[in-house]
Amino acid sequence: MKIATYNVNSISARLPRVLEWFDDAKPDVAVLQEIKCVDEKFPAAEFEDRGYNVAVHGQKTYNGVALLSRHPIEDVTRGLDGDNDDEQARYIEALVTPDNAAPLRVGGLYLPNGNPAPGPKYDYKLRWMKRLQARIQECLCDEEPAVFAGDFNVIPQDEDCHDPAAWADDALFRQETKSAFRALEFLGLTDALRQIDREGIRYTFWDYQRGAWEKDHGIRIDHLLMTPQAADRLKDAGIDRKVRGREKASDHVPVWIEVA
DNA sequence: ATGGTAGAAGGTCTA
Repeated sequence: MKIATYNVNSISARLPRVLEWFDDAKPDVAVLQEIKCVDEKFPAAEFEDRGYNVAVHGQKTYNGVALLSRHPIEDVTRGLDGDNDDEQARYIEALVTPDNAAPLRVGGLYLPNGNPAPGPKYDYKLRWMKRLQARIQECLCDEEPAVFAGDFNVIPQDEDCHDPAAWADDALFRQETKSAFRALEFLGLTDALRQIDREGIRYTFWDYQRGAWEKDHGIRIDHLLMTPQAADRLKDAGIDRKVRGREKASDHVPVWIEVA
Protein backbone atom coordinates (compact mmCIF):
# COMPACT_ATOMS: atom_id res chain seq x y z
CA MET A 1 0.00 0.00 0.00
CA LYS A 2 1.43 3.33 -1.12
CA ILE A 3 0.81 6.42 1.01
CA ALA A 4 1.87 9.86 -0.17
CA THR A 5 1.87 13.47 0.96
CA TYR A 6 1.89 16.44 -1.41
CA ASN A 7 1.64 20.16 -0.65
CA VAL A 8 -0.02 21.30 -3.87
CA ASN A 9 -0.08 25.08 -3.21
CA SER A 10 -3.65 25.58 -4.52
CA ILE A 11 -5.53 22.60 -5.95
CA SER A 12 -7.27 24.75 -8.57
CA ALA A 13 -4.01 26.21 -9.87
CA ARG A 14 -2.33 22.80 -9.70
CA LEU A 15 -5.01 20.35 -10.84
CA PRO A 16 -3.40 19.26 -14.16
CA ARG A 17 -0.05 18.69 -12.41
CA VAL A 18 -1.67 16.83 -9.52
CA LEU A 19 -3.75 14.54 -11.76
CA GLU A 20 -0.68 13.84 -13.91
CA TRP A 21 1.17 12.77 -10.78
CA PHE A 22 -1.75 10.63 -9.54
CA ASP A 23 -1.99 8.81 -12.88
CA ASP A 24 1.75 8.13 -12.77
CA ALA A 25 2.34 7.38 -9.07
CA LYS A 26 -1.02 5.73 -8.35
CA PRO A 27 -0.97 6.20 -4.57
CA ASP A 28 -3.42 4.13 -2.52
CA VAL A 29 -3.73 7.01 -0.08
CA ALA A 30 -2.69 10.63 -0.52
CA VAL A 31 -2.91 13.59 1.81
CA LEU A 32 -2.82 17.03 0.21
CA GLN A 33 -1.99 20.36 1.84
CA GLU A 34 -2.63 24.01 0.94
CA ILE A 35 -5.59 23.20 -1.27
CA LYS A 36 -6.65 26.83 -0.63
CA CYS A 37 -10.35 26.26 -1.26
CA VAL A 38 -13.55 25.52 0.60
CA ASP A 39 -14.94 21.97 0.57
CA GLU A 40 -17.45 22.67 -2.21
CA LYS A 41 -14.74 23.95 -4.55
CA PHE A 42 -12.51 20.90 -4.22
CA PRO A 43 -12.52 18.97 -7.56
CA ALA A 44 -13.68 15.73 -5.90
CA ALA A 45 -15.12 14.25 -9.11
CA GLU A 46 -11.69 14.22 -10.78
CA PHE A 47 -10.45 11.91 -8.03
CA GLU A 48 -13.64 9.89 -7.64
CA ASP A 49 -13.41 9.12 -11.38
CA ARG A 50 -10.01 7.58 -10.60
CA GLY A 51 -11.45 5.40 -7.84
CA TYR A 52 -10.72 7.53 -4.77
CA ASN A 53 -12.82 8.22 -1.73
CA VAL A 54 -12.48 11.92 -0.95
CA ALA A 55 -12.46 13.69 2.42
CA VAL A 56 -11.82 17.43 2.56
CA HIS A 57 -11.17 19.96 5.31
CA GLY A 58 -11.13 23.14 3.28
CA GLN A 59 -10.63 26.84 3.88
CA LYS A 60 -10.92 29.87 1.65
CA THR A 61 -7.65 31.38 0.37
CA TYR A 62 -5.31 29.79 2.90
CA ASN A 63 -4.46 26.32 4.22
CA GLY A 64 -6.92 23.47 3.59
CA VAL A 65 -6.16 19.74 3.59
CA ALA A 66 -7.63 16.67 1.90
CA LEU A 67 -7.34 12.89 2.22
CA LEU A 68 -7.88 10.62 -0.78
CA SER A 69 -8.04 6.83 -0.58
CA ARG A 70 -8.66 3.98 -3.00
CA HIS A 71 -9.58 1.87 0.03
CA PRO A 72 -12.64 2.49 2.21
CA ILE A 73 -12.20 5.13 4.91
CA GLU A 74 -13.87 5.36 8.32
CA ASP A 75 -13.71 7.65 11.35
CA VAL A 76 -12.90 10.81 9.38
CA THR A 77 -12.02 13.68 11.73
CA ARG A 78 -11.15 17.28 10.92
CA GLY A 79 -8.97 19.52 13.06
CA LEU A 80 -6.98 18.84 16.23
CA ASP A 81 -8.33 19.02 19.76
CA GLY A 82 -7.00 21.53 22.23
CA ASP A 83 -8.06 24.95 20.85
CA ASN A 84 -11.72 25.64 20.10
CA ASP A 85 -10.80 29.08 18.71
CA ASP A 86 -8.51 27.68 16.00
CA GLU A 87 -10.25 28.21 12.65
CA GLN A 88 -7.36 27.21 10.41
CA ALA A 89 -7.96 24.02 8.38
CA ARG A 90 -4.72 22.10 8.90
CA TYR A 91 -5.53 18.53 9.95
CA ILE A 92 -7.57 15.62 8.62
CA GLU A 93 -7.48 12.01 9.75
CA ALA A 94 -9.12 8.76 8.72
CA LEU A 95 -8.91 5.03 9.31
CA VAL A 96 -8.05 3.33 6.01
CA THR A 97 -9.45 -0.19 5.81
CA PRO A 98 -8.14 -2.22 2.84
CA ASP A 99 -9.81 -5.52 1.96
CA ASN A 100 -6.52 -7.39 1.77
CA ALA A 101 -4.36 -5.69 4.40
CA ALA A 102 -4.56 -4.54 8.01
CA PRO A 103 -6.21 -1.18 8.74
CA LEU A 104 -3.98 1.86 8.95
CA ARG A 105 -4.75 5.23 10.51
CA VAL A 106 -3.56 8.16 8.40
CA GLY A 107 -3.28 11.75 9.65
CA GLY A 108 -2.72 14.46 7.05
CA LEU A 109 -1.33 17.71 8.40
CA TYR A 110 -0.24 21.18 7.38
CA LEU A 111 1.78 22.45 10.30
CA PRO A 112 1.92 26.24 10.67
CA ASN A 113 4.89 27.97 9.05
CA GLY A 114 5.50 30.13 12.10
CA ASN A 115 7.38 33.03 10.52
CA PRO A 116 8.24 35.62 11.62
CA ALA A 117 9.86 34.16 14.72
CA PRO A 118 9.67 35.03 17.48
CA GLY A 119 6.12 36.36 17.50
CA PRO A 120 2.46 35.34 17.70
CA LYS A 121 2.64 33.18 14.56
CA TYR A 122 5.55 31.29 16.02
CA ASP A 123 3.73 30.83 19.32
CA TYR A 124 0.81 29.37 17.35
CA LYS A 125 3.16 26.96 15.59
CA LEU A 126 4.56 25.65 18.86
CA ARG A 127 1.10 25.35 20.42
CA TRP A 128 -0.10 23.46 17.31
CA MET A 129 2.83 21.05 17.62
CA LYS A 130 1.81 20.35 21.23
CA ARG A 131 -1.72 19.56 20.09
CA LEU A 132 -0.38 17.23 17.38
CA GLN A 133 1.81 15.56 19.97
CA ALA A 134 -1.22 14.92 22.16
CA ARG A 135 -3.09 13.28 19.27
CA ILE A 136 -0.10 11.12 18.36
CA GLN A 137 0.26 10.08 21.98
CA GLU A 138 -3.31 8.81 21.95
CA CYS A 139 -2.62 6.62 18.91
CA LEU A 140 0.57 5.29 20.50
CA CYS A 141 -1.30 4.40 23.68
CA ASP A 142 -3.77 2.47 21.52
CA GLU A 143 -0.76 0.68 19.91
CA GLU A 144 -2.31 1.47 16.56
CA PRO A 145 -0.57 1.34 13.18
CA ALA A 146 -0.67 4.99 12.14
CA VAL A 147 1.12 7.39 9.81
CA PHE A 148 1.24 11.16 10.29
CA ALA A 149 2.07 12.72 6.96
CA GLY A 150 2.24 16.21 5.60
CA ASP A 151 4.02 19.52 5.39
CA PHE A 152 5.53 19.80 8.88
CA ASN A 153 7.32 23.08 8.11
CA VAL A 154 10.22 21.64 10.11
CA ILE A 155 13.78 21.07 8.86
CA PRO A 156 14.79 18.32 11.30
CA GLN A 157 18.59 18.41 10.95
CA ASP A 158 21.46 20.19 9.18
CA GLU A 159 21.60 17.48 6.51
CA ASP A 160 18.02 18.35 5.53
CA CYS A 161 19.03 21.86 4.48
CA HIS A 162 21.32 23.17 1.75
CA ASP A 163 22.59 26.02 3.95
CA PRO A 164 21.92 25.53 7.67
CA ALA A 165 23.53 28.85 8.61
CA ALA A 166 21.17 30.77 6.34
CA TRP A 167 18.14 29.14 8.00
CA ALA A 168 19.35 29.32 11.60
CA ASP A 169 16.81 31.91 12.77
CA ASP A 170 13.93 30.78 10.56
CA ALA A 171 10.79 29.36 12.18
CA LEU A 172 11.37 26.12 10.23
CA PHE A 173 14.81 25.58 11.73
CA ARG A 174 14.99 27.36 15.11
CA GLN A 175 16.15 25.24 18.01
CA GLU A 176 12.69 25.25 19.63
CA THR A 177 11.20 23.94 16.37
CA LYS A 178 13.76 21.16 16.03
CA SER A 179 13.29 20.25 19.69
CA ALA A 180 9.52 20.05 19.29
CA PHE A 181 9.96 17.76 16.27
CA ARG A 182 12.44 15.61 18.20
CA ALA A 183 9.86 15.37 20.95
CA LEU A 184 7.49 13.79 18.43
CA GLU A 185 10.17 11.33 17.30
CA PHE A 186 11.08 10.49 20.91
CA LEU A 187 7.52 9.32 21.47
CA GLY A 188 8.63 6.36 19.35
CA LEU A 189 7.88 7.44 15.80
CA THR A 190 9.95 6.56 12.75
CA ASP A 191 10.84 9.28 10.21
CA ALA A 192 10.29 7.06 7.15
CA LEU A 193 12.42 9.05 4.71
CA ARG A 194 15.37 9.05 7.13
CA GLN A 195 15.45 5.27 6.87
CA ILE A 196 16.24 4.92 3.19
CA ASP A 197 19.32 5.62 1.11
CA ARG A 198 18.17 8.47 -1.07
CA GLU A 199 21.38 8.80 -3.15
CA GLY A 200 21.46 12.57 -2.88
CA ILE A 201 17.68 12.95 -3.13
CA ARG A 202 17.10 14.72 0.15
CA TYR A 203 14.88 17.74 -0.30
CA THR A 204 11.11 18.12 -0.68
CA PHE A 205 10.78 21.90 -1.12
CA TRP A 206 12.53 24.50 -3.24
CA ASP A 207 11.46 28.15 -3.02
CA TYR A 208 10.12 29.82 -6.14
CA GLN A 209 12.59 32.66 -5.55
CA ARG A 210 16.32 33.11 -6.22
CA GLY A 211 16.52 30.12 -8.57
CA ALA A 212 16.39 27.74 -5.63
CA TRP A 213 15.39 24.74 -7.78
CA GLU A 214 18.07 25.30 -10.42
CA LYS A 215 20.73 25.60 -7.68
CA ASP A 216 19.25 22.71 -5.63
CA HIS A 217 18.86 25.04 -2.67
CA GLY A 218 16.21 22.86 -1.06
CA ILE A 219 14.99 21.79 2.33
CA ARG A 220 13.30 18.63 3.64
CA ILE A 221 10.09 19.64 5.40
CA ASP A 222 7.50 17.12 4.13
CA HIS A 223 7.58 14.06 6.35
CA LEU A 224 5.87 10.75 7.14
CA LEU A 225 6.13 9.73 10.79
CA MET A 226 5.12 6.16 11.62
CA THR A 227 4.09 4.48 14.86
CA PRO A 228 5.98 1.25 15.66
CA GLN A 229 3.09 -0.90 14.45
CA ALA A 230 3.18 0.94 11.11
CA ALA A 231 6.97 1.14 10.85
CA ASP A 232 7.15 -2.65 11.13
CA ARG A 233 5.34 -2.71 7.78
CA LEU A 234 7.58 -0.14 6.02
CA LYS A 235 8.97 -1.48 2.73
CA ASP A 236 10.18 1.55 0.79
CA ALA A 237 10.05 5.33 0.64
CA GLY A 238 10.86 8.03 -1.87
CA ILE A 239 10.69 11.63 -3.02
CA ASP A 240 9.25 12.35 -6.48
CA ARG A 241 11.80 15.06 -7.13
CA LYS A 242 11.31 15.26 -10.91
CA VAL A 243 7.88 16.81 -10.41
CA ARG A 244 9.52 20.08 -9.28
CA GLY A 245 11.01 20.74 -12.72
CA ARG A 246 7.68 20.72 -14.56
CA GLU A 247 5.70 23.71 -15.80
CA LYS A 248 3.52 25.33 -13.14
CA ALA A 249 4.95 23.08 -10.43
CA SER A 250 4.20 23.41 -6.74
CA ASP A 251 7.15 24.49 -4.63
CA HIS A 252 6.83 21.11 -2.83
CA VAL A 253 7.10 17.63 -4.37
CA PRO A 254 5.27 14.41 -3.41
CA VAL A 255 6.83 12.17 -0.78
CA TRP A 256 5.67 8.56 -0.39
CA ILE A 257 6.06 5.32 1.50
CA GLU A 258 5.19 1.72 0.66
CA VAL A 259 3.82 -0.34 3.55
CA ALA A 260 2.81 -4.00 3.67
C1' DA B 1 20.71 44.48 -2.97
C1' DT B 2 15.18 43.32 2.94
C1' DG B 3 15.27 42.00 -3.26
C1' DG B 4 13.21 37.83 -5.59
C1' DT B 5 8.20 34.42 -7.13
C1' DA B 6 3.65 32.30 -6.70
C1' DG B 7 -1.34 32.11 -5.35
C1' DA B 8 -5.83 34.05 -3.97
C1' DA B 9 -7.41 38.11 -3.99
C1' DG B 10 -8.97 42.29 -6.18
C1' DG B 11 -6.48 44.94 -0.19
C1' DT B 12 -2.35 42.90 0.85
C1' DC B 13 -1.36 38.53 3.17
C1' DT B 14 0.96 34.13 3.32
C1' DA B 15 4.59 31.34 2.23
